[in-house]
Amino acid sequence: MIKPDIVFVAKLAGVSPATVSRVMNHPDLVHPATRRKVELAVEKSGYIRNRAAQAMHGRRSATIGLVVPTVANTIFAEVVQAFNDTVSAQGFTLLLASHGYDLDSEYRLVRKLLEHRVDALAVVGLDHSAGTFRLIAEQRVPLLALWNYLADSALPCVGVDNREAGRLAAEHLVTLGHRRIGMVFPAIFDNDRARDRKTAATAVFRAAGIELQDRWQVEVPYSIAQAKAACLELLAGEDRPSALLCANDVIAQGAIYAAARLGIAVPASLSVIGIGDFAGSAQMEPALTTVRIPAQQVGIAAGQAIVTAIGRPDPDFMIRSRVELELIMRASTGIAAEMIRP
Amino acid sequence: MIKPDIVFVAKLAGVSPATVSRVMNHPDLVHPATRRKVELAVEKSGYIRNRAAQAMHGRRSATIGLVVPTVANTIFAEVVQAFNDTVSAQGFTLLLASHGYDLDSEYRLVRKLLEHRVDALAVVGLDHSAGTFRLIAEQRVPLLALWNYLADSALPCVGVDNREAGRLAAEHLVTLGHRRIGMVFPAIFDNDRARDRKTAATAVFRAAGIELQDRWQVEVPYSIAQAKAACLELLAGEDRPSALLCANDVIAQGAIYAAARLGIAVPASLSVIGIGDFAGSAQMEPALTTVRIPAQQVGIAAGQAIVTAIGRPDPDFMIRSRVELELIMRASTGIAAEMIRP
DNA sequence: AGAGTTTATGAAAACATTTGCAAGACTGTT
DNA sequence: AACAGTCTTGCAAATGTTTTCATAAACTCT
Repeated sequence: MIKPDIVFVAKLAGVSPATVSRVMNHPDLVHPATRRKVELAVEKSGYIRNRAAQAMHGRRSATIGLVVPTVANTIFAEVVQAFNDTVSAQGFTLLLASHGYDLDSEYRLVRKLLEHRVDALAVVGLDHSAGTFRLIAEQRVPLLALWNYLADSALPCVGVDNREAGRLAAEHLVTLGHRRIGMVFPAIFDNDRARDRKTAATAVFRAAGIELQDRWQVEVPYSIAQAKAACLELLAGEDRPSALLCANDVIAQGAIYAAARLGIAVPASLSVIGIGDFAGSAQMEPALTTVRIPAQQVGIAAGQAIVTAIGRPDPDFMIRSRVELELIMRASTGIAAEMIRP
Repeated sequence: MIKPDIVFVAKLAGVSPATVSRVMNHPDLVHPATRRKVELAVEKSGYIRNRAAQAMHGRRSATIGLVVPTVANTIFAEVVQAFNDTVSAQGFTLLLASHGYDLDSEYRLVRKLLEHRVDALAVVGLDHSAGTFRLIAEQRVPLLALWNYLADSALPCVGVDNREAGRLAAEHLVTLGHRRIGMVFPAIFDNDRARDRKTAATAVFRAAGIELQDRWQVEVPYSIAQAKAACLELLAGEDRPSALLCANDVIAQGAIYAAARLGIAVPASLSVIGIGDFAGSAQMEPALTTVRIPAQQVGIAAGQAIVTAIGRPDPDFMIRSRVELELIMRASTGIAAEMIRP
């Protein structure tokens, strides 16, 4: 039993290969009766068209490359899912690659995706190596930055403004009267999202005349376990902050668990705010106050943007779309203790 | 500026296209000096080889298709990541598809992946439609079932024995003296993982002479929010179970949050056990007792299995690998109140 | 009924690569 | 110096599709 060709199907249907091809790609160009014959032959032979051959002809490969730091983190899983659903509905398949926050390996991954002749490429964030950019420019593949929005970015981008996220979170704490503030962030060297959030928050605190104590600033990766461990240490003594601004909800969850373990009442003695509003943040006890990043919306908008870009003939057609943030006040933040007069 | 061909590179290097091809695929067959020349030409021209053309020739496409219910759920994100890392290290790229627990759309997705001529296919679970199976058999693509292990499965599989998972969890509750037991599970109609867990647990309870009350059995999807809502209702009255066996950790987290909200002490007045040991389960307060499914190990083992299967000439080379489960006792389960004599 | 127009199909070139075969260039041995 | 063997390389066929062009058939209108 040999795998059926397009010419095998053509013979079976008594037509030419060209006609079979047309039935698959431009059904309206062929007579209904012939179409029926061909469809029958396809059915009967179990023919599955070969996208590789199709792609080789210079046609679409019908794949889109997506590069994420990791998919294991709640942060990206949701956006990947929404993005996949959106482009999948348009007939595209996702080629996934993850680099674990390593820009060098990102270059290799992008190269690999280009070898597969993806019709477009989406990457997370705006920070990428020069080599990566050069590669993509040379190949003239539409490129989209996901997750971040920046009005004056070099890349087309769909996402949220992380500076605003940092600002919203910081302003909330300031409004509640907190002045003894700790920040729990990952390394910001090659993570533009964390960097934008942190610098914006810092600026707000400075403007409010709040001095950030070095001993209350800690650096942890995006991991509940490590965030909890770090916060257990941070919150152990008497001299602790009254509020914690966390780079994202995963870290914030760790912080809340640390407080629970130490018997520190949240929000009575400690306020905690996150960024992201991940699955579970609304349900935990106390429910997490956070800046909501609508991951679904980002994924969908990005999917739509990239599909329209693929349709366009001009190679660097620019889309830029900002998804709105929203401060979600829940139970993990409250008025600073020193503000409450008896 | 035209995109460089293999013949363009060949000209630049002063050799034939065949030689360039050999440099890319069988470097040991060509003289070091020539190889150097070609590599230089590749570098200089920015040539990126076309996998589509390569795949068309009947060679490997260097892609592996992965079909999951969803990637947005912590359950699968981790295993997807480990699987991807493993096959990626061997030069393969992942073609991802998700069907949202819908077996009909699974058929279409598998078809789409086969159009791309994936070198192998991995799917989650052992329950699949007849159409899906037929399709894959016809195409002679190595197929691997991920996540589940069954000694007598029709498919090669790498994963854990879900019946054992259910058994371990149930036995733990029985050992602690619980007899008033609730179960929180998703619909088991087309989810073999949930079904295996539930039937095994039920069998254990029956053997121990425990009668399961219908009013304590609830059905919820894998969602923290819905699990919490359902458990709030289940635990509201006086007449409630002393222990909850949850289909997985996501549901168990929802249950614990519900108890916290209602002021029910865990584990003093209510024990909760999950299955999975997802990220965060160990850190939450109280830390979740659960049956650990080593997602990383499953992903890695599956990746290795599938890569070796691709190497094999025989189409249905069978691998079957069982990953071990482990009961992790933490703080969310305790001895049943009625067992404690003053 | 005939000219003009539209619609439906087929032949063949093109796409970018791999590989079996064969020939030429070396190597070492006698 | 001739021979046998081993390396290295190029030629050309093959892979499965799409698309342009041409042609034939089927309408439409006067």
